[in-house]
Formats: sequence, C-alpha cells, structure tokens
Amino acid sequence: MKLTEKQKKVLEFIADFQTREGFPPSVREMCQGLGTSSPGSMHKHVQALETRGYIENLPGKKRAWKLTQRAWDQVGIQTSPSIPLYGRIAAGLPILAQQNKEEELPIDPALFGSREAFALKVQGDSMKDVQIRDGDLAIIRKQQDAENGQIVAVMVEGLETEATLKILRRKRNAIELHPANEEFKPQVFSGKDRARVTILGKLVGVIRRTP
Amino acid sequence: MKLTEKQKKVLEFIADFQTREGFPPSVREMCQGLGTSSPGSMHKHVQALETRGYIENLPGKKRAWKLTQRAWDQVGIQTSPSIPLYGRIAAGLPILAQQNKEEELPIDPALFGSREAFALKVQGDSMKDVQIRDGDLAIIRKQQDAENGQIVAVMVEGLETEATLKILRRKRNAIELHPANEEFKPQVFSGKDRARVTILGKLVGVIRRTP
DNA sequence: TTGCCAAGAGAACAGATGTTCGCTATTCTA
DNA sequence: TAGAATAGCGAACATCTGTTCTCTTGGCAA
Repeated sequence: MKLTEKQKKVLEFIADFQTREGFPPSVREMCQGLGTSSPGSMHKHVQALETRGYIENLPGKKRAWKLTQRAWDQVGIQTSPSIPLYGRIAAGLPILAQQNKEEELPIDPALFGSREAFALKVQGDSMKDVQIRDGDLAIIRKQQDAENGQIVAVMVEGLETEATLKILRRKRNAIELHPANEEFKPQVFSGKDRARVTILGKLVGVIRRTP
Repeated sequence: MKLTEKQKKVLEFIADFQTREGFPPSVREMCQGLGTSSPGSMHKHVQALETRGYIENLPGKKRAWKLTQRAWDQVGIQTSPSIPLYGRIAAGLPILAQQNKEEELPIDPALFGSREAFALKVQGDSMKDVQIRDGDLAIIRKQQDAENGQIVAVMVEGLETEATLKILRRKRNAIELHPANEEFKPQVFSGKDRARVTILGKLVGVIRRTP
C-alpha cells in the first residue's frame, strides 16, 4: 500500500501540527493549512491514511486521532530531536552528506521554530557586524529561498567548496551576497551567474560555546 | 493564586490523558474520568485553571487547549534534559526560584560542558564588545567563584534586583565588574562592599534566536 | 444562625467538526 | 477512446463539545 503524494503532504501536516500545538488538527484546519477548501476531500485523505495504518481513529469523537509509529517513521521525526553540525565541506560531495557531519547537537530544532535544521561552524569575521564570531555555530533552517535582507547559508558553484553565511539582496538582474563586515566587499552574480548561487537555508539562530 | 484540591486532580487528569492519548480530553471525558456527571461543573474547573495560567485556550475551537509549562511543572512530569531560562528576577526572591522561570530550553547542559546550567536573557548592550546582543540567552554554569577575566553572572545586593553579566576582575582589596562596552564604566566594590557581590556562575555559552 | 464558597446536577444553546453524497476536472492506463 | 484513479468543490446532516444558566448541597467562618 503506497501513499499518494498528497497523502504524504497531509500526513506531514498532521505530524507538524501535532508536534507544534500538542493536539491534532481538525479537518478544516488541515484544509486551510494545505490550501484546499473542501472538508470532504480532506476527509477522504484522512480515511485513506487510516485504512493504510497511519492513523488510529476513535469514531464519534471530534478532533481525536492518533498518529501511529509507522506515521512518525514515515515523516522521519526522531524520538530524540537533534541538529546535525557540518564542518568543512569536502569538495564534490553533496553539502549535507553524512561524511561532512561533525557532531550531532542535542538540541530540539523546535527551539528555533524549525522542523528541520542543521548547523554550520562559522569561519572568519565576515559576520562581525551582526555579532557573529569566528567559531560560532550558525543554526540554519532548510529552505530553498529567502527574502531580501535575510541572512542565508549559501554555496557558490566553482568559487568555494564551503558553505558561507551571507546577507541576501536580490536586484533586478543580479543576486548580491553581502558580508556583515564593512571591510569586506559584496559578491555580485548577474545574468547567467545567478544560477551558481544555491541557497541552503535561512539563519534562525546562533550558538556559541565559550571555553 | 492557589489551586483547589479538585483543580489539582483535574490538572493531573488532563496531563495524564494528554501523555497517554496524544490529545487533550474533552470536558465530558474529564467528567467520566473523575467520576462526576456535569459538564458545567467541570467547565468551571477548566476555566479556573485557565485564569490561573495552567491552560491556554483557543476560543471557538473544540478540544483544543494546551497545558503550559507551569502546568507540567505542577504535575511534575519531566522531559528530556534541559536548561531553565530565567527572565526578570523578582525582588526579594531567591534568584533561581521557580517563580522566575520563563521557559525550559530543550538543551542538554552537557553541550556546554556543564552538569547543571541555567540561562538568563541578556538585556541591553553592555556586552557588545564580546558580540553578545540584547535578547541573547546567556548560558551560565553554576559556580560560586571564577577566575579573573572571565565573564560571570552576578547579583549585587541593594543595587539591582536583576542578575547581570559582567567581566570579573579581582584587585587586591576590591572586586571590579566590567561591562564589555567602552561606553559603560566598571563598578568597583572595595572593603566591606565586596560582600555585596554574589557570583551566580560562569558564562559557558550564548544562544541567539533570530526571528 | 447567616453568609460565603467550592462543587455538583441537569438542562439548554450555539458552534465546531466528522462524515456522507453528488458532481466535476485532470491524468494516466488499458 | 473508455475507464479507473486521484483530487477537488460545495452542500448538508448528525452529533460532539464548549459554554452558560439556574438550582442544590455541604463545609466553614464570622
């Protein structure tokens, strides 16, 4: 019994809502969260998840269902939440490859309002003006895009083999990556070069361990 | 605001039900579980718990309430290892009193090399020169003393009702507390005044949550 | 006693919610 | 091309559920 793409989305939403709020979402809240408008359609999905063993339902009660262990496994939520710390990035490997993991920080990503996050060790003083130091751990929420002015973790193809923190500024035909340090100059990628910039995620926190 | 005997029973039932089932009980389920028969009476108790800050309620939604941290503390259910965050310190109370706790950070103190730690919310820019910002969470390892030059959390008797971060400098006959900001002046306590300074612990880390 | 307060019973109401039903659109397959 | 599978819309219904009200009971202090 395989899950439809939509059913996975629904399952993920329920799991996310449950961990965030502490109780399951109502059918209509799921509609709102997933951008549809018909409780009927949503109910069909929930029912499908039930017959497939991802949800236990107590008939007759409102907003009273449980996700089974199978569901939590599917969504990939671990019992003891943590944040992986990536150190130096080896050239040629996917950035977030297992080989690059340096440590598993025993911190719940929810502390930073994220469901999935990772950490990078900051190197150098390029973020000095926003009080981020050499050696700090930057907590990054995974996302493909970000808004202007936000601090993001980026990879630049061909230029560096490491992920770096930069302030994102999109111009009409260019992407600018600004360090938060007056002594350094921004990098500008215009035209085709824009494709060389890959956003890994958005900065949602900083952790510093002082000796 | 003290809790009635009955209200404690109700609170315990809700906490128990929540951990067992994964969602909160309805008013009538609480009635059944506690051996009464009137939803009205039970609702009064729930409301009392809400005004006392043990329950957060989302009006208009059914079976949708959350137990606050205070409630979990009252019931005495422990979660994974964590660090308590203390906010404003109320005058006259022991600094690390339960009443001052603002949040329980789901972080293992071992991450900062401590067995027992607590967190304080940094107020103001007195630590600007060491890249600590207003709003940052300072992680403090409990200890009575510290070495020269280290950053410590201190209470000064009579002067302030809040714990502050300062750089410690012991002189022959005085204790100096230096802010890490050139614009501020150090506080000097000499002679008998030295006894007014109480060291709560040593700074072992910083956590920043960016919105 | 009198008054106050916590607690409960029972009824009643309004709204949220699960659930069902019929119809349509799109996509993929036999 | 016909049919199945998936997904959605919108309406409608029964009931679960929070909430309010009134009345009653028992304990306790002034």
